Amino acid sequence: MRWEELDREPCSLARSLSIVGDRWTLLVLRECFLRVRRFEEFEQRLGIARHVLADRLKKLTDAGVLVKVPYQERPRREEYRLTEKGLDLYPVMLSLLDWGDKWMSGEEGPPVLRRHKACGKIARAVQVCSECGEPMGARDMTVELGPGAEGRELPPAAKAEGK
Amino acid sequence: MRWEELDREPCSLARSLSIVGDRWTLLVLRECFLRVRRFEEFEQRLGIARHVLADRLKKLTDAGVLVKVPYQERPRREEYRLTEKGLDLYPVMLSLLDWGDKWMSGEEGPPVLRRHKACGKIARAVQVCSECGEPMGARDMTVELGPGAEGRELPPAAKAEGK
DNA sequence: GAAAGTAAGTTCCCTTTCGGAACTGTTAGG
DNA sequence: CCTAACAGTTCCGAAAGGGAACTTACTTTC
Repeated sequence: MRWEELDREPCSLARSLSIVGDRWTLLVLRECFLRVRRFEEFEQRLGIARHVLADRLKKLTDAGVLVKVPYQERPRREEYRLTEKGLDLYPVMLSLLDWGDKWMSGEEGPPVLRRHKACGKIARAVQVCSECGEPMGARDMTVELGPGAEGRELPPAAKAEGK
Repeated sequence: MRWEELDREPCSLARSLSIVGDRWTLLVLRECFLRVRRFEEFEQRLGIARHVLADRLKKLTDAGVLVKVPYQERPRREEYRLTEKGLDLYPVMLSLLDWGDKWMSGEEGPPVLRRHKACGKIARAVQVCSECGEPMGARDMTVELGPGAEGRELPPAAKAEGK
């Protein structure tokens, strides 16, 4: 399978990955969430090759995750900001951050802490059900085909569990 | 920056991405969560080049995300299973799935639905604070350097907000 | 007993992508 | 006029990926 076909797969994970599933995109977005907005600042903070950065910013803009906003004329200069679609990726960032904190930090502990404004405490994210509020773990769920399934097949073991 | 240096960056996102941040790894893990376990079944369901699949399975096994478990002797055959560390990636899968369902499904709706065993309903995940149980959105949080920060710098705009 | 099948890789070749550095275009300031 | 700032673009050699054939170690079928 080639990469350009990924956004047409009948799978929301594949479609999400067609946008954020490469080596650099989520690191660019990390900087966006930290309020970095300009080309040079992305480049300096990330150490990314400039043409790769230009390509990623263009793809994210085309996908509606970022918008280019002019911040001066003559010479015209534009900065990149998260759209609502981009801000909606925060749960993805947060779950990757929490996993990294738990499994990839050494003795020293996590490099960056996140404080919840509402309660003032350093916090992790817990995923709960949108319907009942109870926790949602890997084995608390079953899967079934939805309306947009068109040709998608679940493997036998996953189907058996849905019964 | 080269890819092999990513796991030593003082950033939990970068460290997580050093394991799951490439084009194929999360799709392999999707199949794992659907209880696919054998080389040939991964290959057939994903349409991935065999040597790329072999490489990803090895890296995931080396990282402790999957384990190889023998399921027959003569000839010895092994299958791949999620470890606790691997199962802990479920929030990452779920947040990407929910984002794809919301932003990348067409008219038809999402291709696959997830049903919460506890309440029996089709459900999304909501991220709430581990400390107070209130929702955690992108702008509900501030960041600060943690014990493992060693040289990590936050951008001026993010620091200003922490004050 | 030879031929074919099965599962899990490995090897090869060719194309695409990436890292790193240099170059371009536009405008401001000295 | 010369230099600097910012946002790219171009070029080259190296690395990674797609696709198909080959390998190994057995079992099953003819």
